[in-house]
Amino acid sequence: MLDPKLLRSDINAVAERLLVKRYRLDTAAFLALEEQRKALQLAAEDLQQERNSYSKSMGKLIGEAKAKGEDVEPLKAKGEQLKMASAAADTELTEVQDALNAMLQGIPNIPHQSVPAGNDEDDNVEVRRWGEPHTFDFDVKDHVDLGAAFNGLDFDRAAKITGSRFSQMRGGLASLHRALTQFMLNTHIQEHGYEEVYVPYIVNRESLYGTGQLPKFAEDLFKLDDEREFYLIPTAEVPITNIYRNEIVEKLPIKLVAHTPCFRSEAGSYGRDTRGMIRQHQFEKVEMVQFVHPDESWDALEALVGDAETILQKLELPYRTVVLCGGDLGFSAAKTYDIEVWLPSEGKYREISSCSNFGDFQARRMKARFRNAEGKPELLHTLNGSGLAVGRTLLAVMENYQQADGSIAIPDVLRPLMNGQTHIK
RNA sequence: GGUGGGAUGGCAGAGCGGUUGAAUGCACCAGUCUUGAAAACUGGCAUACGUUAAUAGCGUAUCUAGGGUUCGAAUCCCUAUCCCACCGCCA
Repeated sequence: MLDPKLLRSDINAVAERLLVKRYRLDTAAFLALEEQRKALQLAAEDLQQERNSYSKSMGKLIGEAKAKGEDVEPLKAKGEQLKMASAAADTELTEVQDALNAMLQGIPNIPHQSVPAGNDEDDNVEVRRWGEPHTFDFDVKDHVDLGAAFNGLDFDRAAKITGSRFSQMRGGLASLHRALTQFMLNTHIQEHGYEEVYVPYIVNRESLYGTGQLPKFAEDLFKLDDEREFYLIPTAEVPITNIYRNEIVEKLPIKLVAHTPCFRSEAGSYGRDTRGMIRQHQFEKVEMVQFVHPDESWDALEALVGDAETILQKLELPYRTVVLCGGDLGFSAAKTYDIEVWLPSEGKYREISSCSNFGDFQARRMKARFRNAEGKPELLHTLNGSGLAVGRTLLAVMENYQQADGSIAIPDVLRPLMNGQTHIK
């Protein structure tokens, strides 16, 4: 959520910057509501004050009246009247405030000045490239064919067990998948200073609201059939970031990492990436989340992207890093870098990590704060990034490490986690 | 699944219908004393929102959350959530 004060004081500047995100802010509607809110709030608070002070004096008045043997009912009747007037004003005020809140909650975060203009992913700007795409002296296969060849990857059986967009792995490939997870976690914990957390995979709606998935993006979520309004997590960002919802933390920065499954219903993307493991209803991800001082978040974002890139470098997978243009930027993010890994079968780079700075946007929704130098609570900044999406990393390893005989070489850094094994076949 | 008990400021803990935004203690901050520190003493010490040039005043809200009773609720009633204890059941 944006700072309502900012909207009140400088709405035109906000509207202009939101255009970068291709969001048209209805400034007239906001200002009209805001004007109503102000008038109603002043009136409601005045009435409330009157009611409070009258009630406060009642103890004494009733005592006096009773001492004189007078009727107490007229005194009560006036109180009743004040109550009715105040309640009516409150109802009006609440209506306007609800409308204002609904509008406020639907406004996306303001993009950072450095975010390039653009409409969609084609306008994202490459900031660096690492590694050379490998050239093969045989016809490259994609991960689906590679996996099928040694019965390691089975989409048909997964479809039988559940449905489309699920996968089943077995043997060396399943182990490699697990080894990748372990490798990523170890690297972030031992080399990048993250603390590992284990979190629930089912969350309530307050948590989804805190990170911004709700109320706008409910169709991407799997909701449980339970009166408690529980959802499967679409990313570990939700449970990890919400660790500090409604809290004032003592010390910043806090850097956490977790490995979790992620569940996405992907309602809006039928027909896209239907083949293979690129887009699944269930996948594994290692997620990094940082809680930082507002002055530090832009440096932290650069470091976070570096932490994610390190994984690809150690795996010797060629990649490029792009900064998302305004039109491709997510609802809650102020700036996002995507890391894209080279996929030989497609001859192009595909997203494998997304690292974002949310500024105080999520923190305001979550009321996550820290004590500043004056000892006053202040909203902190949140960031997160995949480090990395495990399924897509596995796919990238398979395709980039494929051999002429259809086997897959295991990257050096993973061999200790695979009992020294060098190939999967 | 059953039966009880509980949730109050950073923490501990009073209050159980009317100057209670909330006693008291601890912690914290400032000062006095001291060569310095400790101790002792004095004072201060919640958050959000609104109004405002203001982190000054003033107002409103907040004693887990949401409803209700009442002129008036931390205090009474209902519901939800969480915690604790005991019993049962199951990994």
